[in-house]
Amino acid sequence: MIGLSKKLMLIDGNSIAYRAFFALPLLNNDKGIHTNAIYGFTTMLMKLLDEEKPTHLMVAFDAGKTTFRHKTFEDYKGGRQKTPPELSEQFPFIRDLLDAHNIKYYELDQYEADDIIGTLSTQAEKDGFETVVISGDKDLTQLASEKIRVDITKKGITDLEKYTPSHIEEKYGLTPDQIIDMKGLMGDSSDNIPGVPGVGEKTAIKLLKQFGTLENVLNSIDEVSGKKLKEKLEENKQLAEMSKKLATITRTAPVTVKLDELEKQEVNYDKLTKLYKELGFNSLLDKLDGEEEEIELKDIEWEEVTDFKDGDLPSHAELYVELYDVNYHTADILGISVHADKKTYFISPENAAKSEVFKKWIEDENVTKSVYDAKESIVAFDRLGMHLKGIDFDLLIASYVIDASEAADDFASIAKRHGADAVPTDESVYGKGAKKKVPEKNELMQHTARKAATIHAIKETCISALEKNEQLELFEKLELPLAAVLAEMERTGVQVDIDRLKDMGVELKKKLEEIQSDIYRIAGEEFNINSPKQLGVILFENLKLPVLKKTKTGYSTSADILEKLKPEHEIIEHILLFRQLGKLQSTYIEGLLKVIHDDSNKIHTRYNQVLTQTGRLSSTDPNLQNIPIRLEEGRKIRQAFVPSEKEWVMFAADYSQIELRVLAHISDDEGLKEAFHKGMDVHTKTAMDVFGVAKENVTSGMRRHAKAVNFGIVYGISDYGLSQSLDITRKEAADFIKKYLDSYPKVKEYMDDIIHEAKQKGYVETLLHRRRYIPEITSRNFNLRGFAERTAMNTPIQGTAADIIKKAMIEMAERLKAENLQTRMLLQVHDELIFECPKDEIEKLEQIVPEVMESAVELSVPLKVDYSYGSTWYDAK
DNA sequence: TAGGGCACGC
DNA sequence: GACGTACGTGCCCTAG
Repeated sequence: MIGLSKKLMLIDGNSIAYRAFFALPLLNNDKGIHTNAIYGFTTMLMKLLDEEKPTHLMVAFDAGKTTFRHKTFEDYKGGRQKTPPELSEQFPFIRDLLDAHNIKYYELDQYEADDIIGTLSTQAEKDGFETVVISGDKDLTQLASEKIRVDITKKGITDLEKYTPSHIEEKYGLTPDQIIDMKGLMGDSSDNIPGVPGVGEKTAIKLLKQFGTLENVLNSIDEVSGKKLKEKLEENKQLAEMSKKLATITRTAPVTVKLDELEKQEVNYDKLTKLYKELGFNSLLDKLDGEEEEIELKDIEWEEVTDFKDGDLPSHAELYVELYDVNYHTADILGISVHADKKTYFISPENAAKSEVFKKWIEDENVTKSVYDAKESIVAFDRLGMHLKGIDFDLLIASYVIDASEAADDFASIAKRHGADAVPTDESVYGKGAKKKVPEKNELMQHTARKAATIHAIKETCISALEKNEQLELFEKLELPLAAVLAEMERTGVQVDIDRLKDMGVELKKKLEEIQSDIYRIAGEEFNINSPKQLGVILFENLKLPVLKKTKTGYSTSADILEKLKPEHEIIEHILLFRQLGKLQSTYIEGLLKVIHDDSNKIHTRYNQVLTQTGRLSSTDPNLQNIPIRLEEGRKIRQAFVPSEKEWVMFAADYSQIELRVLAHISDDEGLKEAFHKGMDVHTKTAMDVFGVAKENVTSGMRRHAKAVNFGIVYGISDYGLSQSLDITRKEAADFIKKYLDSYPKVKEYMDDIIHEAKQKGYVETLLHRRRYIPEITSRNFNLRGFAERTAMNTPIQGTAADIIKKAMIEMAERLKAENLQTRMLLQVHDELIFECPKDEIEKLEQIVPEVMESAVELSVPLKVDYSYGSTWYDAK
């Protein structure tokens, strides 16, 4: 191995983690894990890799509590503060971080990280390596040599002092070996190494300059100047010798790792991305994206066509539509690619729209097409005047069904996940933010063509994964057909009464101005009420209201806190009202007006079918799943949602307590099932069972509590969450939950079983085999595990409910068609479907909507659907 | 431009 | 014993 220079970096893991922990404020992520040491460790690692560019590296950790040094001196490292739990919980993540970087780490029973480093650096020196040691512990400087540099953290974590023999000479006038002698004489308080009492750094250095080694000093005490010093040395000979021994880093520890095993590996970007996301390291995520672009791209072959001839297009192909924006209802369509047999075509949207052959092919149900994002594709082709039919595969949905936890950011990440050749990210092709632009035509065609070819390349892998997980039916019979149903709902859109919305806006504006001036008058000054920071100053500093809760950045001014402060000051209720009406104005009046298509006065939301971990849909631009209903003022917003045809009505149908019915079914609990078999009010029934009273003795308070517990069960909240929603103590909340589970023993059994199952299998499943992986269920971290357990209990309930309504939607769409009805399905709000229909179809809907929805699946308890209709969404209540 | 705080729905 | 605790979307504010 001559010629190539090999550079080894050895990092003292514990020491650097400690440094990072104490150098940075106690950051935590959204899951309540502290991350400062992990973050500091990460940034330091990045910097070191960048600056030093080691060819080999390893991180050494201390093993356990006792080391061989304790045999020499029982009290070694005695009196040292215990590792704070906030730090120790971070160590597993540091190991994950190293795993993601494919960096080896090592620990050795009975030895400290120092000894591992000492042993390996000595070996490395013999093998011709240049070595850099990174630590926060100056002891390590004894290892310095011509080939070994020891970098010790100075201030913070990234400022390093580089110890070479000449630097040590300059600083102390000693050789690296003499550092050990120095420690023997002066001791080290942090490791509880005693040394010679009364001898500090200055004296130690003086003695060593005169005599060379500790042994020489002790053998020549007569020659030492100073009577006191002589006495001290004489009395503490043994102590000094022992101290030197303790301070000596061993170079011969039984390290089993070989140097060639430490060669630097490629970073596992997938793992690293996942970890950074989990930890909330967003700034580092951005950097990663930049690095990943360096992957090598193989150009693919494609042919641009202006039209197709009969016979060009086979009975199966991969198809991709490239758009300029995420909103496919409005985005520019940039191009279409078709991967047919061994050829990949590109056609511009203008030419595609003109081609009769292409249109016929797109609309042919017997021609199967594999796509990425069926819903987007259907809508895009719709806009080109073609009805895309015959979709047999969707890479995006398949990927979601296989594992929803892998975020579906863009095509590139999904392709990579399934082992395809690299696809550039859309961001790298188009740029982002203000710099975003369409690339030159060849690059656009290449990019678009590549996607169609990629779908072809990995389709079978995905199908196999689905088959293996028994999810092919969920994919083919539920999610794929649902995409078409959703596409149609989105395309149909919902009509908005703009004038009504604007009128409400004018009225709100007037009210808001009144409230605002009231608040300014009471406060005695003007300020921005929407700024929690400024509001906090007014409430808690000027008005001196009690501070009940603080946030990361200041005083909490959230509604639940303000609610408690209501009796303290008249300003509070005005602020609450200002917030409530302000929300209506900005999000619902102004927000909705912004997204109305002005040619039709309709709103076209987008349902995200591949986002939630439970299988629910989400809705954006606008979000039509959070239109107000609870408070009357907000509920009036729904008056602006109207039928798109004269003399039609809005028809709304919702499942009654679908999640609790699912729970009754899954758990098979008699008590719970009874409520549904007898058609009782489930919250009243729960109150009866939990409080052990007869129906007529259930008070409204009892029912409220029971309802909150049921809510908690459905959403998987903790005792803490329950205590917050009922404003009771955590203990009381925990008692309620216990009583609930005592009342419904088979629910308890289900909860225990599902947690056990999740631990065994690593995932939980819904009725229709939707999976959610829950790796945190085995976490040592109390927090993460608690989360995971509630997720395990809740996902089969909420996910099954999501499965059921999705199935109902598909069947509803089929039924409307089969019955030749004009009725249109418009919206889905988790357990509710909203239609618009001609008045003469109301009667028919009253029959078929509940029928279809209630029979979507058969459970051991009946499903129940309530419905109503009216001239606006508001009136369909 | 990103993140925090807040509020809406289920 | 820890230490924070359904999810998702979108608004406004603030700090960089």
